[in-house]
Amino acid sequence: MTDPEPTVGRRVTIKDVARAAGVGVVSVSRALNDQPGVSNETRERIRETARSLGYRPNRHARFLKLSSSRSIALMMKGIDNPFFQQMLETVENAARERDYLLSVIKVPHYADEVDEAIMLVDEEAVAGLIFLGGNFTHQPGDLARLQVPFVLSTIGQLEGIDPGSYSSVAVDDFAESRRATQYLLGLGHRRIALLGVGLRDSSVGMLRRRGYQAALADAGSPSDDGLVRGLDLNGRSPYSFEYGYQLMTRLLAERPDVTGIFAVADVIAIGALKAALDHGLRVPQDLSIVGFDGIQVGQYVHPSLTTLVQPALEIAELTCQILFDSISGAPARQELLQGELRLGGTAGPPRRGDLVGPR
Amino acid sequence: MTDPEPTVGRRVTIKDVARAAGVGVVSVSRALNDQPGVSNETRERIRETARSLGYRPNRHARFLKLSSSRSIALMMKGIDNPFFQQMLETVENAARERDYLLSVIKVPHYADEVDEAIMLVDEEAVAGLIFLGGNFTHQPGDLARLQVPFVLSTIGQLEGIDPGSYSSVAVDDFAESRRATQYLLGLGHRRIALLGVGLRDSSVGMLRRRGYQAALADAGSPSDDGLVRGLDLNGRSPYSFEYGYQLMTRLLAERPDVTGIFAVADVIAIGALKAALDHGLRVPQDLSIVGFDGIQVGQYVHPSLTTLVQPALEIAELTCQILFDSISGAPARQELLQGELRLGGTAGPPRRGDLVGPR
DNA sequence: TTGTATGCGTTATCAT
DNA sequence: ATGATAACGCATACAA
Repeated sequence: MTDPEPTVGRRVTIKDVARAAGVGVVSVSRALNDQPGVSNETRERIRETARSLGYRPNRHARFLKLSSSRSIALMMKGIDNPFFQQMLETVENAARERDYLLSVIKVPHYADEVDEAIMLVDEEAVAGLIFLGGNFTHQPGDLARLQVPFVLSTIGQLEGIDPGSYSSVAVDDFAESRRATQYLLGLGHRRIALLGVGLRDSSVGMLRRRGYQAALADAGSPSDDGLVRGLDLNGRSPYSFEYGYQLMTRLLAERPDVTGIFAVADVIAIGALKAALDHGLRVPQDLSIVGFDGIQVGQYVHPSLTTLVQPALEIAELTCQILFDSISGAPARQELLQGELRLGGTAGPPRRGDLVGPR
Repeated sequence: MTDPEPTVGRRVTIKDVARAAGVGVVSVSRALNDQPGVSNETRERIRETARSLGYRPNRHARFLKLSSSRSIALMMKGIDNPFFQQMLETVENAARERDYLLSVIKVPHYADEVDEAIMLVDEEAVAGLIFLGGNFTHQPGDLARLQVPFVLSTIGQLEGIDPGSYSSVAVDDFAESRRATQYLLGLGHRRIALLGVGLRDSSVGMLRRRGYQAALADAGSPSDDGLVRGLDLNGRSPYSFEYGYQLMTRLLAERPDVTGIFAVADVIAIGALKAALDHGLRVPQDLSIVGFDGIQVGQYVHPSLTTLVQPALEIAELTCQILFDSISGAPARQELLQGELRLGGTAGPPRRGDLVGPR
């Protein structure tokens, strides 16, 4: 039982372990990576030696050697959105469990995630890719350039693209948005604004807008373009408290008749809630707000945020599952998961006057 | 003007560039890394070739080669605390600007950051280390094992340790906590609780507790151990909304006479605010709350959080500056920065009855 | 079962 | 100014 050597000048490498254990480096590699080809006895001895020497394999050497075969990358768009941060950990664990190396790439909200992915693939080989967040408006040709299996996470169906050519895991953005909007309609609201999506948005934003519009149409309520609010973000992140605050402030100035808000992200909803309260409105008596995502802080504002919760961890786990299946040769698949409406305190019936009053 | 080659099977390496430009690999390396030893003419030609080939240096190969000389590591404790997340980006940029590689290590709140750092140093050589967040209760011997320059960030003076042996950047936790508490005292509060620190905490927590106690002593107000609330976190993160909520809930049950709260972190303050509001209290009329940190979401709860803002970006930048200076051989130094009390809406005078009423 | 030799892509040393 | 070559630390085809 020798003590672990205190860190002296040089770091202990696989060669040192091999020398100390009286074996070749390859046996050490095998013993430590659970590969066959080493007797149990030597395996144990090598492990003991490695432990006592305080050996830790060099991450970058492994990466360099293994990148193309045992590493994946996570393209993360919207790092500032707490909703995605909780998913990161799940992906990290999934990769670790399977002994894959993970590269996390933060994609700025103004950048093109596929371009970034292509750059990454040029830079280091990866066995697979995850696109987390962002809008996705790409042509089949772009995607084909990736050359490796990939999964879109929290991004659902791509219109007009061969379903055999991509995998995805998401909630049904159309259906869930319709549900959120229907909830407000059911409470009696008629003048419901959509916050965080413009009239010309595509991809996820478009799906949520359509869900919102479909709910209004179902209820025989006229679609009112003045209540659809998004874009004109000058370099700002589309998912931030500040953005929600500003959208709401402007909306209240221009359309004080609004009684219900459906925000396409909780951060936007929370910013909007603050703006409404600052404006002197009572929530939910004067104004109802429903969010989308289900981030933790939504339960710590007051009133608690009513929101459509996405099963973030489930999405992240299924994403990884599908990616690793794809790497093993499984065909592409698209999965839609169920969201869940979490009742908080930000939504209630509109004031009586609003129910019957004139436009 | 040839188009960039579409990503075909193999990735383009430095050798490909060298071959295409008709030079040796070393010239390519020099040209692309702004190293001397290449004529301007060939440098430009190489760059053009690299661009047209879509060459991107392999990160892991660079890491493997450069780690000991041009890479640093960030030991991040409390990844879930938004306060630290904003600082991460600053460190990333600082490293990139100086062309250093950065390894980010997430240290679980229950783990020992120095142990983790030693493991890291065993695993890959680094030229320097940053410890961000966490409490720091280590013996000189532990620190000496690191063998590389390091800077404690948001961790101030270490008691009983030679100031020549470590660098640090932080606010004066003692003084700023006293200031925050004094603010509550100045409003007329006398029964002020400290949330998030126990009586036996050390390091940063201890400094903040002492600042709180000093303010009370200055005001001739008796220190009341029943109002100092921390610890007993069963595996939970010490910096979370939930923790603040639970601390506050229990406090209200046991000490309903409290009128002021000083929480040692904004996340705790926000959890406490929610608990108070859920409990039916009005803030600030029935209860005043002051936080510490200055995270963004504090401005989006209602009322806005009154808090002692730490200059996070400044701390992060100075931390990097000192680290790189240390790597270049500069001596250790400790820096204390000024905090700033941001007035929100969560703190006001106590109810009149509380001012004069019996204990 | 075990070891030798080679390559991953880069930068640094030492020649020329 | 330029290039051949040797590391960096690991994993693996191939040989024994």
